[in-house]
Amino acid sequence: MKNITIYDIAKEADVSVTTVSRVLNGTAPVKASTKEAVLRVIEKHKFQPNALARSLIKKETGTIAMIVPDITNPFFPEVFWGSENEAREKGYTFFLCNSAGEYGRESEYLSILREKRVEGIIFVGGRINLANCPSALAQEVVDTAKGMPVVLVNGHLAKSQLHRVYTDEAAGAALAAQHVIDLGHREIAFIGGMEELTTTIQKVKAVKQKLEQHGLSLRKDRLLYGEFSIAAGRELTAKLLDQADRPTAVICVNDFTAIGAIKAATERGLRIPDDISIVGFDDSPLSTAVIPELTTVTQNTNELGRLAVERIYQINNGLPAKRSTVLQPKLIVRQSTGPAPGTT
Amino acid sequence: MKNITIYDIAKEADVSVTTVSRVLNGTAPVKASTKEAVLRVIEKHKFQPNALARSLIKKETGTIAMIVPDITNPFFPEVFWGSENEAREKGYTFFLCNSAGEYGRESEYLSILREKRVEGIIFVGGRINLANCPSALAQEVVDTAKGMPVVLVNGHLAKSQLHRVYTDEAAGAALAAQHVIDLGHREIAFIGGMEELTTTIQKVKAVKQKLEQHGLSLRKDRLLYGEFSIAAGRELTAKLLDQADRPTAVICVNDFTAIGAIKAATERGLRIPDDISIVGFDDSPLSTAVIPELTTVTQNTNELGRLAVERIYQINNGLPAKRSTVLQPKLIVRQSTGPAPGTT
DNA sequence: TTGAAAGCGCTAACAG
DNA sequence: CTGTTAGCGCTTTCAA
Repeated sequence: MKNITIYDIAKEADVSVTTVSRVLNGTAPVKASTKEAVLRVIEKHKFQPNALARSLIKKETGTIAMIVPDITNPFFPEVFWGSENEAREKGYTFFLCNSAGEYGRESEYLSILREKRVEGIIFVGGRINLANCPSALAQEVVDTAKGMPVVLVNGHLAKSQLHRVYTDEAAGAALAAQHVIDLGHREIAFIGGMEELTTTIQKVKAVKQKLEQHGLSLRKDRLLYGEFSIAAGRELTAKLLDQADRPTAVICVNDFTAIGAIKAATERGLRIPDDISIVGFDDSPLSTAVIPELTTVTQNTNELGRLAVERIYQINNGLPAKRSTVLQPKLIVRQSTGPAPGTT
Repeated sequence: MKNITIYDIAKEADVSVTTVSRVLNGTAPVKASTKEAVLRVIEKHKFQPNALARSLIKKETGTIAMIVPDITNPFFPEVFWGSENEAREKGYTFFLCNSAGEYGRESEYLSILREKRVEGIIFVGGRINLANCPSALAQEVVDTAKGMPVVLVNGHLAKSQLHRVYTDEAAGAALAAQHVIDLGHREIAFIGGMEELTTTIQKVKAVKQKLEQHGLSLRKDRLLYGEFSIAAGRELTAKLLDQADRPTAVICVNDFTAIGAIKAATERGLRIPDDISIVGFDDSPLSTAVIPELTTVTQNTNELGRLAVERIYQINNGLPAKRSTVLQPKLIVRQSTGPAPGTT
């Protein structure tokens, strides 16, 4: 069955295509009776104009997209949510692309989105978290940004001047460290994350610094890298607890890892927070799902997404747009942290 | 800066646009030297063909989309994951649309996707879970399905003959009920979900039936509806525990609710599973994150997504395609269920 | 208010 | 192997 077009409508309503186009878009006045007739035919056939043809000539698709590494990790849906709402408000259609953590897929999507002429790309996670992003990968993003607004969320690309929206993760980690120090802890560990990722690097650095400010230090055997998963948190914590003098507080790279830590500690019969304190990062929905509820750092994830879309909108409409925006995280104290053992 | 087109490339490479098109698509043989020359120019300008123009003439966009109600609920990313992988394999680009649970947004996306000429839509959650979907809403989906393949995941629309892929949720609930009965429980409750949703209805019905098979019954005050959230699970369970004779086993509509149930029980000092058993549904990543780990029903969520894409592919390629496929769920016994108290 | 006609960027006959 | 030409379905001058 042949696709019905604006011509078919025009013929049946006995007007020109121009007129049909006009009633469709309200681009110019149309006599009420004509308009009605056209509308009737449109309704009758449930005609829907072809967005491809329209975009082709108007050179705008009204579409923006987000590339994420893993939609299964609750942090990303949270960002997506913020973006999607803002996009709707601004009249954009919003699409999500999942790279599954593979840089190759990121490249693929970058290319497809360019070909599909989206009007902006929000890039979160993946290569932009690499401390040393291979220049070929970085260049792709930079090249893409020449043709349309690209904004990086919680990441960056060395010397690239791309638009950014991010959380001050170092500040967040410092908050976490300060918190356990205030509670009297002196034996503090940091677990999770990967050494080559800026997220991890920044947090570790901030924790170290904060400890040193208080005359403490982060021992080598108490800085354990791994992944961002529950399993990793569990394993790393188990390792920590195997040590002769185990730490009394563990700062985790994210909530997943922290939940793993809780599991490991509980399995050994330790009470939280009496025997050991645990701090997460992200304030994901999970943080109140576990027992005890997680003390964590919240980073206003929705706002991150919202700002990214707003930025794209500004750029596309010639509005003034800042190059980068930092969001300050907050500490949320729940049940998984308490005074250091023996502190009374 | 004017967008560079196939014409610009043609001129600069001193060939016709046809030739450029040919090297771009490999549609016809091109002399090696010519090809090389063209490629050089393309590379030089980093030219990317306009997918809109191409799709317009070829009448295919290579794109399929999924509409979900809430990407924040871990069930959906899981389905998405399965779909996205299969889509890639089949050469489709895959986009995700989040309706935020609003039927209005679903309609909007349905319309936009039609206009954008996607080659298939996977619909999951939302209106297709309504026991009595308003006919206007249902009609929209049916109409959409006239123009392209639409497959419903874990839902349906009365007398519509749409393609479906779904889990036998009743069988899953029966599995859960049988499990606790086998453990000697006689005082059994069901919590969570909404009375007007088929997911809930089917499960409740199956549980009732299974209990009756064993000479038991599901008491009115032990069938508590609410939402699908952790908070709901917690509240409903609290209500249950306030009763003079509280149940010894609680079957929950999903994992979120079950986690809430665990929280409520733990807060009252009950031991799980010694004092009370709890069963979830979905086997989401959360189910192993909590303590104790959740006994739950798994529904092969990835496969659900994969099958939906496969179905679309089959339809679009004139391959034989079944109208509906049922997946059998499995019970996964973990730590949250045990013998009924006093059963020795 | 309305219509004729040009053209967005690309592909696909149809001829060479 | 390569080029000419006619559209895909829509919007937009320009005239009427």
